[in-house]
Amino acid sequence: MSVESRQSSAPAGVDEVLARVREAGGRATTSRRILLERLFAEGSHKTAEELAHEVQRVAPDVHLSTIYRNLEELERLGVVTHAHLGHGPATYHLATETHGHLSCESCGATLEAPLGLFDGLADAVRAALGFEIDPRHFAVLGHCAACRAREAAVADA
Amino acid sequence: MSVESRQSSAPAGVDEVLARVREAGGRATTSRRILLERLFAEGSHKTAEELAHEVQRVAPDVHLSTIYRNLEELERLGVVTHAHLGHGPATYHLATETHGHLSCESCGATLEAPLGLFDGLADAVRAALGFEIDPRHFAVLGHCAACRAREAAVADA
DNA sequence: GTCGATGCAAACGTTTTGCACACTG
DNA sequence: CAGTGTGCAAAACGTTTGCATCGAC
Repeated sequence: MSVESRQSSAPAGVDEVLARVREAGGRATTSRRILLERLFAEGSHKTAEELAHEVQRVAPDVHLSTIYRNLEELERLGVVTHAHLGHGPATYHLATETHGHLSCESCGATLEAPLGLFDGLADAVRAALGFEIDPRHFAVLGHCAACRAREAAVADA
Repeated sequence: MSVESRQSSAPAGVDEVLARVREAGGRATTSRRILLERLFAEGSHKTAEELAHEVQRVAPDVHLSTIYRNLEELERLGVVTHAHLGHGPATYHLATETHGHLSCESCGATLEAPLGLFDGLADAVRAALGFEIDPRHFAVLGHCAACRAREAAVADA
């Protein structure tokens, strides 16, 4: 079996998600709709604060705590997930984008890693310790190709 | 090549480290010595606050900020490292203990994983993306054997 | 009208920092 | 005596929460 197990049914757009919110007893508020529009817009790995700024360009009074509360609710519904890419704030994206994260400790860049890359580790760890990894929630740190090249050059000097 | 590259020369005890501190222009203060004694004592994965409490059993006036400053300095000298095991505070241990970390998202337990377990992932990621992972700094999250068994039982019910 | 969602301010836990004083070498 | 380290208080940071009000249904 591969690393990933079950995939929450994936709503295709803002309206579908809002319908689901209502199903769950929630309300389709303006901040919720705008936040969802931003989440469905391109560009992944946004922090709560970045999302707040984007939402505030349209609705300046939306408060950061509202963003957090909505992200939490959307996460409970399986629509979004957050990932920790290293030190610093968590980043949020649609739950439909499933991939692992690699984060460069030198330059801070984040690479998305297909889950298949983690199968070897998943098998090794399951066999040795009975532990089932989830490579999506926390990034694996290290050093990206560019920084490795730069650091090697410096070491030569 | 395996996941790990270079190993900072490993001082065998408190006095060796303090000698190294002095070499680097630092001073061998009481709080520093006691902190080192606690770090060399058994039990890994201690948070700054836990270390502070242990140190304060011997020297009650040592302040948490002193612990942080000393840990930072010792980290610069390559004597200790910190690891993030999930949400919550970082944990510190001697740099000589090199292993990866697996952290259970259900029960919070931390498993130490021999670095060899990560070789498959390291090779896959290096080949695919030129990225060199360091599995020591951030834990890989997932679910431990006990929690998996418990969760499977609940799912059956 | 009910009850969930919001704005705001204030708290939270972890870590960092500014400053005056104390101690090491 | 020079300069590093310390205690303390306060700030910084990301995030959560209490509360009165607002708005969706």
